[in-house]
Amino acid sequence: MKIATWNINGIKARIDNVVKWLEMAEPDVACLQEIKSADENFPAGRFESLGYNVAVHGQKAFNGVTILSKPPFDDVASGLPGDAKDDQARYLEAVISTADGAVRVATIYLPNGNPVDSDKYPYKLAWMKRLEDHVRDLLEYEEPLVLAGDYNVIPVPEDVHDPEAWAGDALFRPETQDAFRRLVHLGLTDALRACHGEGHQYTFWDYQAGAWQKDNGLRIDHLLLSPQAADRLKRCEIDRFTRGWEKPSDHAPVWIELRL
DNA sequence: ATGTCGATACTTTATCGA
Repeated sequence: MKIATWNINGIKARIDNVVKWLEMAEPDVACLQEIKSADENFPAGRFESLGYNVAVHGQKAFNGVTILSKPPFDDVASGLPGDAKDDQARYLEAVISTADGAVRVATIYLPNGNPVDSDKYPYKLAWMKRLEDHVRDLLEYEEPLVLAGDYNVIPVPEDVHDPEAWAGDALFRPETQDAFRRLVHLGLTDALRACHGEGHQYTFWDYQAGAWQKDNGLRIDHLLLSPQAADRLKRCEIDRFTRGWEKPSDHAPVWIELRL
């Protein structure tokens, strides 16, 4: 089973690129972030005609996540528990059945958190704590679990082209990295790190300053796996080529193959 | 040092978020 994550930076602007990539890459499950669309305006029909079931948790203009799945959904839950007042659409989770068992998949658009002296940074850290608490609960099921998304976290200096330039940024602050480590240390496996130890494997290149042409990237899109999913991990890759397309997202898809 | 893009609205240009 092939499971992918991609921050598409707006479904309206990216629909043709997303369809083209789905036809090429043929993931069984695709977790998309930053759809920037209300549920009722999301072009679910385009994906249904490609054979996908569609679960969407959107809002007008900003944020928004979706899961596209060829196998049917058993169960879908919108929103990250832990703060009833949080109305930002950043988390969606589904159980997906296959002939060889079920996998629980979450699509995550973790808050960016910049600027760090605004209320956005404490919101990011609080959101990460809520994610940690929720994942601790999910791990008790002892089932294959894939947490896929744009974490807006650069885990280590080897995940950024110029660590000094990013010092102090909300994606790279020690508090951010500590919160990410606490999540991983619940017992998760960082799939790309497990398959590619060499570092400098980027998933995002800013639109500005020729970042793509210079390979000035960041690794901020991650697939974190429960032990039962990690045991089935065959492969993890980044589809960098989409970043070179016309009208690209600033993020590239990342995908895993599981024996499932 | 600067450089971009997408969505929105009392819309065609400014503002916000990233």
